[in-house]
Order: sequence, then structure tokens, then C-alpha cells
Amino acid sequence: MPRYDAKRLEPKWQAYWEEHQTFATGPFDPAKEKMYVLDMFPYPSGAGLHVGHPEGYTATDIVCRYNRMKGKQVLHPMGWDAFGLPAEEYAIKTGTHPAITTAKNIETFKRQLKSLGFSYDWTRELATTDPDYFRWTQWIFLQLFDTWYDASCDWTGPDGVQRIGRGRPISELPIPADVAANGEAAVRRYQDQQRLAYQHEAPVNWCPALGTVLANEEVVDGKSERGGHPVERIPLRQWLLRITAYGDRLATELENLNWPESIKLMQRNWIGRSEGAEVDFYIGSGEWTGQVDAISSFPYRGLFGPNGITSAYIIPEEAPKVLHDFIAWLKQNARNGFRKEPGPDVLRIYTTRPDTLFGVTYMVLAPEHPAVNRLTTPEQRAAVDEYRQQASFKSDLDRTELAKTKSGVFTGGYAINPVNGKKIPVWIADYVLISYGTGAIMAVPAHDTRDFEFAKEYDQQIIPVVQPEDADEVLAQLFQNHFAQGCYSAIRISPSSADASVERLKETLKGLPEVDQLVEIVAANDQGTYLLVRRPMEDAVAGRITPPVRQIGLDEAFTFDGIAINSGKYDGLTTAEFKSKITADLAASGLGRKAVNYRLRDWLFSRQRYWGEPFPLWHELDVNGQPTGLLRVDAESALPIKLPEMADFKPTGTPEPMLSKAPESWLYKSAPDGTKLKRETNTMPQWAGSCWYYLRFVDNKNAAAFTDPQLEKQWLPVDLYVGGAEHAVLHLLYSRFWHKVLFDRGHVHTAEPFQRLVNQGMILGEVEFTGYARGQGLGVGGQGEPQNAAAVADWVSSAEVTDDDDGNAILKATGEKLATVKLSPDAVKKSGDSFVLADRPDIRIESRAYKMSKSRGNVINPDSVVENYGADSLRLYEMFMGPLEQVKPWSMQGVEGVFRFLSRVWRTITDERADDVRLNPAVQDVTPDEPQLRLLHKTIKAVTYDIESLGCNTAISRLMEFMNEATNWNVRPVAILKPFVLLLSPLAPHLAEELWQLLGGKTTLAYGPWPTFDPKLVEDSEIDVPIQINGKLRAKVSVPAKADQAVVEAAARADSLVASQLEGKTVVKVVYVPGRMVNFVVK
RNA sequence: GGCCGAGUGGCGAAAUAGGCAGACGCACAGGACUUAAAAUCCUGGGUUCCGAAAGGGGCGUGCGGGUUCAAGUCCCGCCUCGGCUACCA
Repeated sequence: MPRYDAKRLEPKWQAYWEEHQTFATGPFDPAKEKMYVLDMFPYPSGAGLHVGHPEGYTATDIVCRYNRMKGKQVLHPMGWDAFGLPAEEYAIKTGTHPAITTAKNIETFKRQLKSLGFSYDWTRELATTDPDYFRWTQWIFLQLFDTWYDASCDWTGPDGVQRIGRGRPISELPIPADVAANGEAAVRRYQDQQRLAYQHEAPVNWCPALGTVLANEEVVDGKSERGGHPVERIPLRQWLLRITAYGDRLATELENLNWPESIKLMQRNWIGRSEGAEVDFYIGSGEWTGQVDAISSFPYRGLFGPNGITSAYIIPEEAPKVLHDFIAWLKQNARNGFRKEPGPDVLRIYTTRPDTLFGVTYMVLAPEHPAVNRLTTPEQRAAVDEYRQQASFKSDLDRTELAKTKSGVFTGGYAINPVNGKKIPVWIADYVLISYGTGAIMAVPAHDTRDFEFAKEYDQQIIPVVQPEDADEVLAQLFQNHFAQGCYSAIRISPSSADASVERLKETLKGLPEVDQLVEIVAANDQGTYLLVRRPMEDAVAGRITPPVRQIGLDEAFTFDGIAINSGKYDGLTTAEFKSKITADLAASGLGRKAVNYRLRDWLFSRQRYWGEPFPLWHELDVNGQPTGLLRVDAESALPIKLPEMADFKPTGTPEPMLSKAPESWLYKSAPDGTKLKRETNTMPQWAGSCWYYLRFVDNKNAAAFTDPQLEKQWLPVDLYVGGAEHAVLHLLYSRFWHKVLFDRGHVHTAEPFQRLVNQGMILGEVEFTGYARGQGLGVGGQGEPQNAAAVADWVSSAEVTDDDDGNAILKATGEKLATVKLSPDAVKKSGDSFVLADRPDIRIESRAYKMSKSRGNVINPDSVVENYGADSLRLYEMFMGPLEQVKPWSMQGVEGVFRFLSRVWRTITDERADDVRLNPAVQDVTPDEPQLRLLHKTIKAVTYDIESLGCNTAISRLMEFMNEATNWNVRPVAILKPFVLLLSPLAPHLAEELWQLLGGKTTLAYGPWPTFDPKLVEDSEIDVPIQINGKLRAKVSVPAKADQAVVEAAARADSLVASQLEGKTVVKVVYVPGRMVNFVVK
């Protein structure tokens, strides 16, 4: 009695496919359409495959099988991202070489993947740890090392797209004459600074527990992404990749990719391109800081006055020396333009809001900023030093935790605002980061949230310079009423401000230079409190009070665009106009320029671990064995540079790389010219190998090149790439970066590697139910109720009950245990947004699915699913759960459901009562009748559409609907069942192959052909048309499919119910959508 | 705090271009087969009201408005949940 036996079928067909090399990609055939379908290759962890892996893998497998049957040539490879920390951690614990652990894990993964029947071309398998593979990873690194980014290069790539900016060979880098004059070593040093792979001493994320430095992307909340160990910031010489050079192209070239918009957006945010301006604030030469206190204010007014940069408003004999210097500086800038590098006499800031320059009330430097020393006055020295000391010890975690209150210290020094000559105090604070922009900011508390918080904390002045465009009519009216009496401004304070804040604002206003004397409350309504302010007459004369109204929020900064106020001749401009105007003015006077900044940092590319690719680099040593800072590269022929054998895998415990413990023979050599060389001892991060693996799959055996150029042209780009969204900004950005470098250097022909990207959603554990017994009379001590957790347990028999910290009884049961504790749906009742026990409304039941995790014990092992139900059931279930992109909880009962469906398919086609596997007697070679044909063709149409759009869940329900019908047929025509089996085959390939064979198939069905449908058979001849009256469904009438409005309307009116509803009413209008519905609009 | 996404039966979900809400599956209930169980097959169901029943009416896609002959779908305003991000000037 052969029942559906997946355990028999599946190994049989897996062996068949392997033996016949069914899925090996043949030689490329230019006549056929190609399709490159890629899964994100897994890291082969010791835990083995997780049910999350087969989700994406099944989806791509279905796409591949479908397209093979459609006659396309499909490339569908699999490999292993095998370098990485866990294998090394294991080596530290047990002494087992990471290579051994890795090989073992790969074996497990491969066995598991094969047991699921994926149609990978295993001849293309690769692991990033193979010397044949990482040889080319090292080779690509050398390409990066050999490349500089020419930002002004205007060129057209092989894809026909014109671009500005290109990676070019370092040999083409122009050497400035003064560098060349200093000899060969100077030239080499200059080149080294320009390469895409370069060394840099910088504060890095050092993780003592892991014994390594981590990339920004690998640090989450001040802890390591892997393991959650604390991370400190220490300065260290590191290798960096200049990904920022490609920031623009990485952002703009996302445009034409068929990727989820959310991922594109995440990448754009990560790159974080912002446009703004750099502006120089004058801080003077040496004696400046000493003299500053003597200057209370400058008689200098307005740089951009009617005469341009002049001293028109300055009375030189009244000005101290520093003012003369400042004026000289202004004139010099006007002559020479904006300097490339800021000199020691200026503080260069970056801002996206140059329109708020008139609202600057203080400046902030990052604690590490080089100008801090110069600006610090003797009185402030101790405080500044202490603050800097603290900041340097702070890990990112500390900085995050302290983010709630801003901290900072006054340096004692001042700068001069170039637009209005105001004296601006300079502070240091760790909310300003040395690594972004220029490491210095101008603070505009009125219009920046962070500056606002800081200003509140340290009592800095707040000057509003932007007001909302839609100024209240109330305020406009107020101004109208009072303007005649003098020069007034009205100010609105948001209603949530406390009285104390209003008082404080009044005080602040009185302190402002542009407020004359009068400050009073003139009105208050639910929009806020209105203050009327009288301003100096000269402001009015100068036409400076153009807009009648302005708003100050004492509670918050106004960060939006609006209309300029308090900004001299710029008053009245919109934010956008202001920005472009002042940027141009600054540029013209040499005080600033347009600038672009990126949130993206250069990619920290070195790790101090063992299990990674060694760098193909050497450091030159001098006669004393000390590094000279000059580098040599390995010849291509010397690659791969393999890892040395090590006596032990213990980290050095210092930031010194593991490989510094390597044998001398590996570490040192002499160059042919006699120079002593020491190997670079860092290794590459795990991302390196995954950056280009899709290129190697195309030609994984090539010993002469990373991939054959011809094959690369034929197969790339990847047409469909499926993987988890967790790689949205790491792997996917790094990979695109490398690809673009290879593109610029002429090694690949497309600018982007992955044309279409789909993210699979996470699979959560089974839904868990938790009951909370609480409220009156329950919990501990209630009257006539369970007195404690044990009593509740007794009451709901066999539920697992614990007490939580608050003394509430918590009862827990998993989905399956639910029935045993009698929490059937009848026992549970909806109450508001949650559920309660039906007869005990005081016991709340909550259901929730959690991430699968070892600690929660809700991990589903795919092996056990295959063991109990078979691979086809696992595949089918994972696809049937819901849309691929969605997060969804696992359900073992759901697996059972699809297993039942497959069993039903088996029973419908085979004879379960026979002793051997044979066709069901109902399956006969007869001519199908019309309803059967119609059902088949509708199913073909629907399933084809669904698979094309990756909607496997609905494809499966179509097949189920088909089966529900087909099982009822007494005679089941072979001509109907064969196409059905083909439709099923991408989803459940093992069962389909077996049935195909039974139905007379001679070879595998893997190459189809995919069934096509007859449009005539898809359309019904007779259809039910819903009849609505005033948009409400009242009846359905059956009419011929092609019936015109008159016929359908007549049929509708003939319906007794419709007729009775229309009785005595006027039909105003009849809406008829052919074949879909009729709507009578009546009065 | 910022950005993105999602809210539809007891549950996973479907509804392809604004046109029959709840396909398909799970769970549940009733029945058939069986000594019994498992397996299998059949039947049922959003909710509520009227009715003995057949049948019929009302209400229903997070909440409140709007557009439309017609809204799960489009627009405006909220609420809740999830993801990403977090001093990026």
C-alpha cells in the first residue's frame, strides 16, 4: 500500500539529478535568453541550516525551475561565505584549526541543502576560504590599491552612460611639482595618500573581548554586532577603503535598479549625502585669544553692505589690532578666494543651513579638533583638558547614553562671524563629531534641535532668523495696529510654554541688541502668547524689519524652511533663495564655498584576526628593522598569499594583529634590491569575500583571471538576487562599491552587479500564548479566587504557570499545547484588543510570535521537518506561509496542511491500494471534457502569473483549488494531469518527477516545456454578474460572457428581488462595467 | 526623536487597473467510514437582527472625515504595531 512517501521519493530523485547532472549549466548559448539567479550565500555556521535559509532558496529555486521549463538558460550557483569569527572563536576554545571546522560545517550545510532538492549547479560551488578563490580577492584588493579616484574625470563607460568621476590607475595620478622635487620616496608617499586602499591613523572601534577592530557598521549601540561586547575608541593605524569617493555614484546609480524602494532609501540614508556650505570664521593669529576679552563689540556692521567687502562701517582708529587683522583677512580672501585647506587663523565649519548664519550665537568644536589648543585661554585650560580627557575615554556606548543631556566646555576663545562681524564664543562638546564635516559647527540654537538643547543647558543666546511662511494672521493684524506707533515686531510663544518660560523669553529679548526696550504681552489665545517688541529705529530705517512677524519657540527650535528675518539685507528671502544667494556671496568674497558631505565614512578594512584573507602587502624596513612607511605589493604571480600555520589561536590581547605571532619565515623577507620587508599582519574583514563572489560563479575554475571577460559579459548582471534585508547597507553597499571600481578599471561591463533584489521576510517561531491572571479578586490573595500561581494552574489543568515579579500568575502554553490546556477558541474570547478566557474574563490571554532563538527554545530545525514531512512539504509550506517579503510565524500544523495536499495529489494520481506504485485506475488516457479543460487552463494562467510575480503562496492555492476539483472526477484524463504535474514541479519537484514518470514521462521534467493556456478556455461562456442598487449588492444574474449592457440590464430587471427594490423608484443612472457588475442608482 | 512599512475572521492570509470582501490553508464544530483510534471523505461558519424554516435585513477590512454610482484599495487627519536609524550640523 504505497502511500505518499517523501522519504522514498526524495533521495531517489536527488540521486537522479546528481547522476544526470540535470542542473549543470551548459556552455553559454547566445541564442537563448539567460537568467542569473542568485541567493545570498550562507555563512556555514556550526548550528547548520536554519528554516530561514530555505525560504529565499526555495523562492529562487522555483524561479529557476520555472525558467528552465520556459526554455531559458539559467545560472543558479551556491557557495560559502566561510571566513569569519565563529570558526576562530571555536579554534581559540578547542585548538581545532578553523579550516577544519569550516570544512565540516560546509559539509553539513551542503548535505542539508541537497536534501531539499534545490537545483543548484554544484559544479560551480566555491568557498571564500579556498586559496583559489581568495587569491582573486587579494588580486581585487591590489586593484583597489592601484586605483585613485579622479573626481573631475568626465567619461563614458562601456554601458554608454556619461559620468563625472572615475577610478584610474595610480600611474596616471598627476604629481605636483613640489612633491616630485622631493624625490622618489615623497612621490610614493603622495601616491599612497591617494589610493582607494590607504592607511590611516584614526580612532577606531576596538573590541577587547573579540580582540579586533570593527567597522562602524559592525558596532550597534556601542556594542559589537556579534556577541554584544563593549567597544572602545582607540587610535590605531588601519587600512581603509575610500568608499566615500564613490558616495555620489553609489547613491545616484541606485535609480534604475529594480530593488525595493525601502532598501534604496536605506542605502541613500546610509550614504547620507548632504549639500551645504563650508564657511570660515576668523579666529586670528596667536595673540588673538589673549586680546579678545578687551573687545566688547565690533563697530563692524554687515559684510555684504552696499559697497561689498569694505570697511565702510568700520572705524579703524577705534578698532583694536585684531580688528585690523580681521579686515586684512577679509581683503585677502576677497583677493585670493577660498583656501583649499583652512589655515590656523580660521575655524572652518560645515553647515547645511548657511541661511542661518545670522543666527549663530556660539560655535562648537569636536573635543579632538586641532584648533582647541590655540583657542583655549589659560583660565579655561584645566576645564578643557579635563573634558577632552573624558571624551577620549568615552566609548560610543557612553556617548549614546549621555546623549540625553548635552555636555561641553567653553574654551575661552572667540571667533568672528564673517557675515556680521559678531564675536562668537567657541565651545567644545562631544555632540560634535570630529569625523563628520570639518569637526566644527556654527551653532544656531533657534533653528537646530541639538544646538537648542545645548543652548538651554549652557544658557546661550537664541536668535531667531527664520520664521514660518504662513505667519499667523493674528500677528499680521497685531503688527498693522502697532506699526504706526513706531517699529515693532510681534512674537508668538507656543501655548505649551510655561509662564516662567515666557518671563525668561522676555528677559532674553531685552538682552538682544535688536530689541530696544519695550517687551510686553499684548495678547494670548489658544495659539499662544503674543509679545510685542519695539525695535531700534535704525533697523526700520535700514529696512531690516521687512517681515512683520516672527516666531520664537522657547520650547523647541524651528528647524523648517521659512522666511528670513534678522538677517540684514537677506530678510524676506525664502530659505532656498537665501541658501543659494549667501553661498554665492560667500564664494565671491572667498569666505566660503558650496560643499557636499557624506554620512558614509571610509570603510575600515583591516582586522586583527587570523581567519581572514591576508593582505598582499609588505612594509619596507630600515636598517634598524623599523617600518619606513613605504609599501610594496606582492606580484600577481605570488598570489594567493596563504595564512601561516599557527601554534595557537589565542588573540594577542592587544590591538596587535594575530598574525604578528606568525613564524618569522612568513613575516619577513628580503626584496631583490636588498630591502628588508615585513608582511602586513592585518587580515581582511569577512565582507571582502562576499563582495565579488557572484563574479566568480560565472567562471569558478579560472586560474588565469578572476573571471573570464567573455563569460562576465554573457552572464552579468545578476537578474534576481534574493536575501535578507539585514544586508541592506553592508554587503550590498560594499559589493556595489567593488563592482564600480572594477567597472572603472575595465574589468566588468556593467556599473551595477544586481539588477533585481528581493528581500525575504524573517520567519518567526511558533505563536506562543501567555495568560495573565490579574485584576480584582485574582492574583495573590483575592477572595474566592485562585490564591496563587499553583491554584491557577490547578484551575486551568496542565498549563505551565509561573509567578512574575509583580506576583501575577502567568500561564504559558505553546500553540500545540493549547488544546491540552483546553484553551480552545471557544475557551478564549475577544475582549477589546486582547483575548480573555471565556468563562474567566479576568484572565487575559496574549499571543505573540518571537524571533527564533536558542535561548527561547523555539528554533525549528529543517532536518526534522524533512524527516517528518519531506522536503517538498517544507518547500511548499515555506512558500505557502505568505508573501516572501513578509515576516511570518512558523506553524507546524501549516506544514501538516501542505503535506495533506501533497498526499492528496499522490492519491489522486496513484493507486494507494495497489501493492506497488502504479496509476490510479481513474487516471485514463481519454479526451478531457470541457469543464476539465477550462479548469486546467485557468490554473495554468494563474500559476504562471503568480510565479512570474513571485507570488508562490497564491500559486499554491490555485493548485489546491484544482486538486479539490480533480479528486471528485471519476475519470481523470492523463492530458489534464500531465500539465498539472508540470505546474506543480517547480514547487514540489520530487513528487512531480515521480508522478511524471508514472504518467509516462521518459526523462526529467526539469526542462519542461511549461504548459501554455488557451485564452478561449480561460474565459467562461456564462458569467454571474453582481447587481447593485445604490452600490449595495442585491442579486446576481447569470448572463453570457459577451452580453452587452442592454441584455444584462434586462436580466437584472427581470430578477424578482431587483424588480421589487426598483419598484416605485426612479433610476437616475445605470453604471455597467462589462463582465463585472451593474449598479442601479435610484432615488 | 527621524525615516520606512503594516493594520482584513479564532489564526496564516486572498482580493492583478476603484467594481461580488474573506479565495486557499490551519484550527474548530457536526456527520460518514471504523469494534475503536489514526488516516480519509462530506458538511458548516465574519457578525448581528427578524424567521420554525426557506429566506431576508442591518453592520463589517485599526479610528474619524472626504472624493466616487461604487473605497480594503484613492485623499486628509489621528491611533496602534513592526523594521531601520539615531547627536551626521
